Amino acid sequence: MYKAPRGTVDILPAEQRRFRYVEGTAASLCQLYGYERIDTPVFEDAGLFVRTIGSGTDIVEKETYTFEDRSGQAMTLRPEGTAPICRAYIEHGMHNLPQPVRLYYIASIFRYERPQRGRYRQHQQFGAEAIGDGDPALDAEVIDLAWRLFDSLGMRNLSLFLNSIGCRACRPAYLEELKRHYSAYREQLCADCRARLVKNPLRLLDCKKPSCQSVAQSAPHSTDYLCSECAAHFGGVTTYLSLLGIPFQTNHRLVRGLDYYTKTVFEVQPEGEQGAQSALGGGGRYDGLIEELGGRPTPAVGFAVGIERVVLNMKQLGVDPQAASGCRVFVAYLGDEAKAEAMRLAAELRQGGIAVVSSFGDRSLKAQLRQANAVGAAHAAILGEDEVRTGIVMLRDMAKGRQEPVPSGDLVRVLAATLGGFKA
RNA sequence: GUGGGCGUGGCCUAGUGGUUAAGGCGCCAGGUUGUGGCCCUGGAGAUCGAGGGUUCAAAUCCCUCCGCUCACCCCA
Repeated sequence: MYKAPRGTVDILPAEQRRFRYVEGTAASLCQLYGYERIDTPVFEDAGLFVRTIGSGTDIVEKETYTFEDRSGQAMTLRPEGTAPICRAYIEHGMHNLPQPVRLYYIASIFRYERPQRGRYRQHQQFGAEAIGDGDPALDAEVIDLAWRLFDSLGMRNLSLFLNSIGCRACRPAYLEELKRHYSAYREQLCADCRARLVKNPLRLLDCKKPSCQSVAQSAPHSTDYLCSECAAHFGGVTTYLSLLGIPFQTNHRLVRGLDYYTKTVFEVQPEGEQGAQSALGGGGRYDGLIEELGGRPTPAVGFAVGIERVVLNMKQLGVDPQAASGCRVFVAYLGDEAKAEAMRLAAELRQGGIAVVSSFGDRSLKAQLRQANAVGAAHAAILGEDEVRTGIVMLRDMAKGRQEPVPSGDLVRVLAATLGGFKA
């Protein structure tokens, strides 16, 4: 038997409600903030991600789905959403649009990882990007948008962590300082961290091994090494966030797994959750990315949230979107003649904008009504030989358990009145 | 990639060496000749994850593989 590939899931109808709710909330919030939707291809030239995410990162090193297409081109299923959008920004000359360009996406993301709770090989991300302005107020706007999303979804158990990791100008000096600090404790570092010491020093900070933790405790803070521009920027971000009433905590150990981040980085986590796949969303500024891809120097900032993780968290909190009300009409019939009329009637009702589930086969009326009940139909329209002959329909109110004859020509009007807002 | 836990009808679970693998939910049907939800009755549905081994006898013990899951790593 075939099964969904490892690390992937089918999102069944019963679960769709939650996903639609999250996505719908995100979309309407974006509308409120002036962000417009963009969709990019599921796969891109493999080089795009190596170039932007960084060749030394885990994502690129061992987590991409890369394949050769029939012409021998190396393609990669997108492992994140930002680089493709930057590619599109450049490709379509979006620097000619009013800046900053505000975009959002809801897309499948692919990473070849060992699956576990809240971590999949294919997952859905919602993300927003504001490209073309370096003002710290824009960082605050983006963070505000992310925070408001969680708030709108009823998630009140979250913490927002903030840090600045500097820019091209000031980060090298900080990295040197960091290396110097860690080198002194080389003996007690784990094997991974010894490798990071040369390959990716910034990541030393978020190692969770106890022996490395103690070194990290006393490690220098990136915010103490910011150049004047970065320091002013970070100050601006914190000021504006406070202004917006967003409760953030500065976390000097917060770094991110993608190389393109500069200055601001942030992450949203449920309170109390430590380690694990706790991050519900995160992002930051990436002022060098567009230029790296061949565009003109363009500052930008954005974030992404994992929809599965949000859904998981909502379930844990007992936050449940309103179930869709039973709004359908179930059309039942008895006999072949009535069946033909039932099909005609169902089509007519749908054309009138009324959702219909129709019976099939030659089941007893009892079985048909049982099904009407099971599908949550508000009404059952019953057609027998008598009804067909006299041109009426027995309209049964399933909740009240009462029914009355209605001329079949009036059915759409009667139902539309009864169902009110449920017209499609 | 590393380590732990677990694989019994669609779902949940009982059964830990011995006759036709048990129950609940769900599904289907019957209990009125044209009427649902509750109740009663019946039915369908399982090569007990796969392969191999031990044994007179394996869902049950052993090995291998596969899958799921949790944690590490990393990230959303």
